[in-house]
Amino acid sequence: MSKELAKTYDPQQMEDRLYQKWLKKKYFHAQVDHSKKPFTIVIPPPNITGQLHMGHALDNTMQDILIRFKRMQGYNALWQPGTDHASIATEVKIIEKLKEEGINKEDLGREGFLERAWEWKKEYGGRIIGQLKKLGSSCDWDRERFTMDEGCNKAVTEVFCKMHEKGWIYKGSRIINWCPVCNTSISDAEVEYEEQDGKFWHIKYPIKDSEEFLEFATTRPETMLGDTAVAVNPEDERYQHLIGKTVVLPFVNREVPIVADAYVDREFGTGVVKITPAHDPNDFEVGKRHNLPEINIMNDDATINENGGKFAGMDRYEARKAIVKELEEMGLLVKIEDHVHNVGTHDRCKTTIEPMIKQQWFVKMDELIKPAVEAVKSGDIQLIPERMNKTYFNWTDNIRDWCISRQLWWGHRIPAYYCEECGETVVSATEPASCPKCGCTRFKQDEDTLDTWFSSALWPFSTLGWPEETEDLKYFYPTDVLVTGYDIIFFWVIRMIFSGFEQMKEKPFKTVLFHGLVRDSQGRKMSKSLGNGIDPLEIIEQYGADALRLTLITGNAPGNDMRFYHERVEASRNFANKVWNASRFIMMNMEGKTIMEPAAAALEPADKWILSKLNSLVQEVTENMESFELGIAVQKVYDFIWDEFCDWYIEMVKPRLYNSDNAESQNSALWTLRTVLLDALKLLHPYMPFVTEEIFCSLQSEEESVMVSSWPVYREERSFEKEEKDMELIKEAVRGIRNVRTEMNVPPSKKAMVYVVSAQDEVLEIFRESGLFFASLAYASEVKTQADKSGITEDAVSVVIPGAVCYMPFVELVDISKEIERLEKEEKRLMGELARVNGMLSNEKFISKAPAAKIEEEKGKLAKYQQMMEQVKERLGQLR
RNA sequence: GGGAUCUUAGCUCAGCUGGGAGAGCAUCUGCCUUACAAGCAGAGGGUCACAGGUUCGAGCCCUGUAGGUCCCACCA
Repeated sequence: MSKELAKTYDPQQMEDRLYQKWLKKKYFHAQVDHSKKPFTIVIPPPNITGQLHMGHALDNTMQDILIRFKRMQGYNALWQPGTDHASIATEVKIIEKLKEEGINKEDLGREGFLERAWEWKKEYGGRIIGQLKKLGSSCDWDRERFTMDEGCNKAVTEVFCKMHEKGWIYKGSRIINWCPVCNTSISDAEVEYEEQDGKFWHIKYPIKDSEEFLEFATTRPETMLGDTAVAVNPEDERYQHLIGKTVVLPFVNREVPIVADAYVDREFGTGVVKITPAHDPNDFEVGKRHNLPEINIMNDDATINENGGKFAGMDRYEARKAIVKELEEMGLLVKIEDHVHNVGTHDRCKTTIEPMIKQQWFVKMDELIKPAVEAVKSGDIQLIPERMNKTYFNWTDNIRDWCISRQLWWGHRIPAYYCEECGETVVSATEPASCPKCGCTRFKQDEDTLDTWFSSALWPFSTLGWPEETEDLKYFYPTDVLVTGYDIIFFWVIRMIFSGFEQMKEKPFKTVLFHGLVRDSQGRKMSKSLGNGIDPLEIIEQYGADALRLTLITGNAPGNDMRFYHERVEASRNFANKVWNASRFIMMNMEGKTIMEPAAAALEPADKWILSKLNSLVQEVTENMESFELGIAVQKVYDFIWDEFCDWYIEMVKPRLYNSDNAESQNSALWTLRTVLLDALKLLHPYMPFVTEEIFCSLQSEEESVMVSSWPVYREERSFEKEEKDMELIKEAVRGIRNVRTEMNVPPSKKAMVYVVSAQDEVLEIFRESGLFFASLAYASEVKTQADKSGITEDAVSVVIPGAVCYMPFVELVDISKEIERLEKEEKRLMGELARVNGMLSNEKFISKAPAAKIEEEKGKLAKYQQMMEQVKERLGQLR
């Protein structure tokens, strides 16, 4: 018994209700069950500061599709959810909020600040989860985790201590990227280079004990305060005589050596470089090679410090101006050129970063990265699309040590303790009892916290219970697929991979499925500053989550960016409406009837045809989904439902449904309708979970939800080759007839006799068997099948199909010249086809080299076209 | 400087391992045909950027050219 569906498709009235039902039924929950194979996805944890944006919507839709698909296939499907504390992003937001209240971070102190941060987490951390639910995400919410919850904290500490012990985490004084606004160091990955218009200041330093000057160019004159050398290329003849001499720095009056270093490009500028080891990564290296002192000239807020002499206290840009002005006055400024160059900025706040030498914690990468490289190289981990391998290796090949300490409060505090007596560093999960060196018991913990990606790197196993050896971990790890944007391959994907190998001795996932960016209708990145962002929640409100999901998946290949605009969502919504109405139609006709599975013999050709089509659809869609071709898969389901099922099959069976005299035929039609619809709904469910669930449950009562029903499989007994071919012939005839009628402006209301004439009885038989619906589809008043033209008037309109000719004698006089024109057009088309096929088949090389199946195929076509050609010629002969 | 990627219908894009060019939207023409006008039936529209090459056969493979996008490097 089916219950009635509402008259129009209205996502609003079903989506929340169905989601609640799923939650209540615990369908999303997965637990260890050795009788089933696990399938695991860990969510890329959204930031707690976050609001759902289109990128999330896409990312999570893809994951949900895979999880729902695998769940239906019988896997024990776990989608592990959670959120990320997003250290710097969150801290910045909290500071902003505090500022509005007139409070600054330092006023609160570390403890007070963290209290506020946890309040923030409590308030906003759940927001995005609610939004993910709106989307239909079937995460196991009972397992929700947070990168700073107890378990994750434990994992972080454990990893830090283990890696430190191994020597792979070390503290060192190195040049790092400093953000003077956020007041913290950041990793190389967080630096974004931006092309900016700048200046090139040509400056000269006087050479000591000489009248000569040494000219060079710089984009950052203020750093001269920290120069400890000037470098030239060792092979450069121009400066040979100066190597070893010294120059005198203006203002600070420091004498610094002229050194020779191959790093200097003779061709660039004057071939002379000022060396500031404390504020430039390249200079830092040069400094190391030549044992140069490192003079830090800046405070953390990028103002000049006491080493800058009279410029102390000025902001770096203010100092730049002042220095240039004074150099000019001193006659040491040669010229100023415009210069476009790339400036490193902090990806969060866009502030120009300042390279500085600081004591920081680093992860030594050279050894760690090896298994991560090997895994991708060997295919143990598969990246989709494959081209991402290049991006991956480009990073791994040039990897540098990872600066993991941050001068922030919100995050995992580094488990390093300093003896207050002797300064000894002890890395330990808890505060040590006494100093191993001096025995003192007073310690101070390191003030810094860890890069937020340090904890995300552990996410695939920390969420499953690591470092405990849990059953979950043994069962669900390694996970199966990671779905994420290509933009965080360096931040996250690589780090998870090496962390997985290091801690678990096993990859964190088998496949990484990358998607692109969701852009606006003009192809621009959606951004707050442009105000061109489209809010997925508004789209859901307007069109429903199903429509949004479908839009994000259709017409897109892995790793490619896409454009998003309302017309596309409308099209998706229209499809949902189509499915809805087709279902409604079927249910209306099922009303009050008991449907029995028909005996094989009771299935009519049209039934067999659609069942056979469905059968191949099931096979193809499954294959596409298993190889992560989600867009292709759903396109096939869409086409099947709309074109084959709605536009053809439903129309084919209408006469049977409306004729109660033949109960058996009616029953087999209804059974087929329902059977095909149910399977189609299943195939569509991962993409459009809500509308499919609503219909599925109304349509039958044996199963309580489509989401826990079983995925359709290919069934040999539902493959009907002959009927597939036969229906194609009928469709061709119908299309031909509709075509001619439209051309002749015959309204559908005007019916005409249709004679199907063929010398082959088996062809006539096809039309006899399907005469009922053929008549209705071809607007025929009656269909007559016969071997000759008896009874057909000369002025009848004809449609040639392979093996037969359909004639329609209209009452009115038909313009014979037009009929001839039409046939001549057809003749021309066939001539073209024949030329092509004959060309191929008469090509000896084709015959000798092409696969036999291809040759057979072409031979078949040749026969078909020849047959049609004969018929066209014959008919033309009659008319002329 | 290195690399990736794109260039297919008016627009946005699919097109898996090479075997007769597709979808959605838009346009045009008919239809309120008792599931759906968020619809139905039809139509028009593409030397698949360009030039070579491999192949019996190229949108697909190779080389080059032009233009666009992105990533990495950072010559101070």
